[in-house]
Parts: sequence; C-alpha cells; structure tokens
Amino acid sequence: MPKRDDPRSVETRERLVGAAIELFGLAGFDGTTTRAIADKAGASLAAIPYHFTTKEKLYLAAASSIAEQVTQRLAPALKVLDAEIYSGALSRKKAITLLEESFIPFVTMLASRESEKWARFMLREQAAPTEAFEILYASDVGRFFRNVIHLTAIASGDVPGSQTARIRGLTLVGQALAFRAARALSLRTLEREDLGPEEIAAVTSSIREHIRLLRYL
Amino acid sequence: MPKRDDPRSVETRERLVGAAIELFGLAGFDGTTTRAIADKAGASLAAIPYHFTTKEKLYLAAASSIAEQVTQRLAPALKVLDAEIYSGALSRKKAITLLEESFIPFVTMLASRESEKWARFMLREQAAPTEAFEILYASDVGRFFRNVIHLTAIASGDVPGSQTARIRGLTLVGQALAFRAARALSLRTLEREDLGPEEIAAVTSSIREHIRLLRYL
DNA sequence: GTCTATAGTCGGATAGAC
DNA sequence: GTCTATCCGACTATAGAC
Repeated sequence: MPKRDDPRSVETRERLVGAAIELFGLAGFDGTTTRAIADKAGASLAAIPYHFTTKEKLYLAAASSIAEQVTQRLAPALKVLDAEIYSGALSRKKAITLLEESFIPFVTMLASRESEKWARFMLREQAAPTEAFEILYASDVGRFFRNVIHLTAIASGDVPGSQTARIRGLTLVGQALAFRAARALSLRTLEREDLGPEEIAAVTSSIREHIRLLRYL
Repeated sequence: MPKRDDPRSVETRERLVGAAIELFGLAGFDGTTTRAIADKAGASLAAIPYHFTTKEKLYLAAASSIAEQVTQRLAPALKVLDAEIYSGALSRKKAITLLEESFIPFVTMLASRESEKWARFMLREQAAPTEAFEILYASDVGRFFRNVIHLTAIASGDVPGSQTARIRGLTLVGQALAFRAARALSLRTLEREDLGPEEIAAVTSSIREHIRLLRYL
C-alpha cells in the first residue's frame, strides 16, 4: 500500500494505524468511521484510501501493528521459553518456575495502558474472527500462547498435546485474561476506576500461587 | 414502549429482541442495522421505532432479556448459594464443594449454544460498558458472581472482601470465561470447530480440580 | 503527498395507507 | 398493529487542485 518511503508518508501511516487500533478496538469495524480515524490521526479523509486503499486493509494493518508491538513486549520471555522448551527434558519443578516467570511480563503487558487498545482489538477478534485473527495467531503472540500451554502440561503432569493439557493451559491463560475480558466486572468487583500497580502485583502474585499449586496434581 | 398487550404485539417484540441480541452481539451497536434486525425478526423496519422508540432502547431491552434468561439458567445454583452463604459460618471444605457445584451450571451455560449470543453481547459490554452493563450487573447475574467471589475467599482461606480474595475469585471466573472470551484461540488450540459435550466436561473437570487445589493455600 | 469538494450508497426514523 | 414509501443525514471512496 505504501507508495514511497518519504518520512512524511511513513509518519502519516503510523498515525493512521495508531488511531485505527484505538478506534476499531473501541467500536469495532463498522462502528468506526474512516472520518474519525483520519481526525484522530490529524490527517485528511483521503489519506486512508491513498495509503491503505480500503478501510479493510487499514484494519488488517492495525492487526499487524498490534502483533509487532505485543511481540516486542513478550520477546524476552519468549526467548527464554523457546530455549528451555527445545533444549530437552524439563522437570515439573522447572516448568512451574518458567511458567511463573512467563506470566510476569504477560500480566504486566495485559495491565499496561497501551495494551488496553490492543486487548480490546484482539478480544473483538475472538468473538468474531476475521483475517486479522490469522495475522495475530501466526505471529509470535500465538507462539507465546502455545509455549505457555505446553509448559502448563509439563507443570501439571499432563500429557503434552492432550486435550486435558490444552484445556488446563487455557484456564491458566484465562486467569490473567479475566481482568481484560471481564474488565467492567473486575473493576466493579475491586471497586476501582482502573487497575493500578498494586492490583497488577496482586493479580500476578495470585496467579503465581495458582501455578505453584499445579505441583499437587 | 409496548403500547398494548395484544398477543401479536408481544410476539413481534420478542422476535425483535431475539434478533437484536444475536446481531448486536455479533457486530456491536453501530455495526448492526435496524434493517437487519427487522429482517431477521420477520418484521418491518417501522416495527422497531413503534415498539422501542429508538435503536438504543432496543439495545437496552436486549440486555434486560439476557439478564432474565441467564438468571433463569443460574437460578437453582443461586438459590443454594444464597441459602448456604447467609445461613452462617461456612467451612473451607464446604465452600470448596459449593464452588465446584456452582461451576457446573456456569460452565454448562457458558458452553451452551444459546449462551453464545448472550456471551458475545456481555463481553462487548465489558470492553466498552454502557447502561446495559448496569442492567446486567444489577440483575441476579451480578449476584451470582458476587457469591462465587465470596465463596472463593472462604475456600482459599482469604479474608472475605479483601482485594486478594476478590482477585482470586476473578481469576477463578476467568478460567471458565476463557473459553468464551478467547474463543478463537481456544478453538484453534483444541483443534475444534466448536466446543462439544466432551470438551465442556473436560473444562468443568479441570476447573473443579483447580478449585480443590485451593485447599493447599 | 496531501488536501477540498463531491459522487454514490446506506443508515435511522417518520408519514400515512391498510 | 403492521406495513410501504420516503426523508434526511452520514458514510466510504473518488476526482482533481495544490
């Protein structure tokens, strides 16, 4: 879509993608107008068809951008996971420790201000997947989840790759996801307007406790 | 909004609300056209302003209808919870058993075909709450969650009402919610097109195991 | 490369016949 | 109480000036 690598062009495109992530996340594809995106990005309406041809392609560009940014946040954890998992046999104890450590950046990211818009976008894709889900799942974001699920199996003494193990892994991911996916309920329950550092720390610590409990299975 | 209790009128209204729940859940408020709702309900476009005045009020009517239907599904479990919680002191062991039993109808409902549309609607409200969230939270659906969170505190040995206890309760809810909220990821992970009875049973059994682990805290 | 102006489409809500 | 026909506003995408 991009015609040239002119610095002006690159900057406009980035601003448009940033505005698109935020607005598509808030109101969905149809609920978001290209006018609103252009306004928020400080660009003209015509800049969108120029850079992205259609509204759909802008939506997919937003998904790719999210995949890149989330990957960046999870990169250190992912590097460790990859190395450990493919290096050979992993003891349950070691898997539990690795899982605990993986959830720190994951929960921290989930709680960050920036991830608010990413999460909204990705959760929308869960309920009604489009091509954007494929982009996300094919990225390192998908690989992170697959690694976490694999580790959960070892930590729990389940057969890796079995449905039981996969389901347990998903319930573990769900423990963190709840605070984004059921955000309104969470805030109401915790009597907060927003999740601050204390809450994030408490969530992380709670999930780590639950991970350690897996040793009793 | 309903002008009369004419059987025809009631029926048209119900069909419109049913179509609204499904379509609003799929595409959100702005993504859903009143024309599509009228078509799906087999009514004319003019029937919507006639019965509900505005599209917005139809949206709220959809939320009320969901609250009623979900309440109906959870009513037996809720009755038991209410009776046990307000009857006096509850042992950890008893709290764990009650929690396990509460999650059976909860997960079963979450997995049911019908709840698919309810869940989509409610999860949308979590990301961008409107007045509809208040309707849902004020209903017995909200009370069910509050009871579950209270029970989790007792089951875990946490101080009921503490942030730690609330957070643990939310992570527990999240274990079940994951399969709806992160539906696309779940289906991909489980290599399924849909969650069948075997998967539901496995999810329930996995969560019950995790609830029983709370005794080690 | 970015803008203003505009074409063409489709949305929600209303009017009035049945 | 429900329908068809219609208004009016807002949307996406294009054309052409700068």
